[in-house]
Amino acid sequence: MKIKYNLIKKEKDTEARLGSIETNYGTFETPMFMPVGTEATVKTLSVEEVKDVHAGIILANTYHLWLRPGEDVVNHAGGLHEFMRYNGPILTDSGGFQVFSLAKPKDITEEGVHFKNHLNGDALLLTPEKSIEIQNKLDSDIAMSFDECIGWPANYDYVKQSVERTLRWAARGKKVHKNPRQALFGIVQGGEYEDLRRMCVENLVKMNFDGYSIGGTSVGEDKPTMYKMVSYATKYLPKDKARYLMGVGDPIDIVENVCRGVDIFDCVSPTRLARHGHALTKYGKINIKNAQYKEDFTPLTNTCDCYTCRSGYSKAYIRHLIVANETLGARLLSIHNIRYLIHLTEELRHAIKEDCLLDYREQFIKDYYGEKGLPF
RNA sequence: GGGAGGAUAGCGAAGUGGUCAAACGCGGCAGACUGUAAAUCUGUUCCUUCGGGUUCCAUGGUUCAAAUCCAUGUUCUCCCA
Repeated sequence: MKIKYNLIKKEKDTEARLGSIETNYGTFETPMFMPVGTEATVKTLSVEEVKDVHAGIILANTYHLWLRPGEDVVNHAGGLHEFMRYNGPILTDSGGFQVFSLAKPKDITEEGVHFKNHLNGDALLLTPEKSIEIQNKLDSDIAMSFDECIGWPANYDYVKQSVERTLRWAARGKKVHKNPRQALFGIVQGGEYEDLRRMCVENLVKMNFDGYSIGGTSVGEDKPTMYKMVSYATKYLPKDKARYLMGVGDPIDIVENVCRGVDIFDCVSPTRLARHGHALTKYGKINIKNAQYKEDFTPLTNTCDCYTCRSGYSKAYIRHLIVANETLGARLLSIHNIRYLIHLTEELRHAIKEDCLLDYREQFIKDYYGEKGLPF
């Protein structure tokens, strides 16, 4: 079967939704934060550790796995789940973000996107069809359409022609999508322009995707602009399908966008911040490398139920590991940060159940930003 | 005993008359990071009341000008006896 989204309830004061998504590899509740495992691994974590942070679903990347080890290798292994030995739901991104991060405007054509292989410099062409074929072979539970992730700012005319092309790409990809076990999501682009976001949604919905992603955010815009872009999409998206906001994972962004009706988030930040020595906590982000933690023998937080905090690893010890460039430090912080974000979505689900999301949001901001309040 | 080469900021190490408060690396202190070309990148690191002040083993000298040249001393390394 493909996935099934169940809308359990809508929160009374906001657009937030409590739901669940059934997949061949289990059911998870939404809103949910999805850890990123670009290279078919959530960096530094074993699959047991991924399970232990209660990840409902994880993400892998088409572009990276296409280049290495190659989709056929993964396919011959029996698909991503078997290859990774991970028996939970997996979503694959299409390579659309690499259009933003690796390609230049002149590399983007109607046919597809010309890349330079970042590993060896070879010329590559990724097309909507190719992206879907790769994802079919990777055998993820949810595949993404191939899109152009547009940077910010971008002028109206450029965004319009880009969205129209992304829609043609979505149709082309859907046409060649063959894997009966795999859901396919369409991606809403349109920059900060409401009419273009709406036009994009309406055309995608006509194609009847299994779910919808919101792309083109967290590409340099300020937060109010991001929230506006998300609202312009969720406002027009169907209620009976999941909404996935791509690449967003700053805690405040998760809270704000859950309020706007988003169900799934993903972000590299918990693992990247971890490798760079930062820990997310209820009372804000801390830089464990700061000298003030040198002899702080208390855990990262007193309330967190992650492996790192449960085990009592101290800030001083984790600081030492990070400063000494020991991999355990990155692992302990990655576990903690991912668990923090997933726990945040658990609290949001609870607040939706209890119809007290605005109160939760207010308290969250007080705790996370302190006296100064929101910095934007 | 004889000979050779060194001594530069927390450490290592460039610089061998003016553009030198002194490259670069490490270490230290901070910051950034949002569908991962990111265990990466950026800033800063003698003192300062931000005007300036005091530095390149020490002392004395040459010069308009010395980390840089000369003399002496201290000290380190290596080679020969």
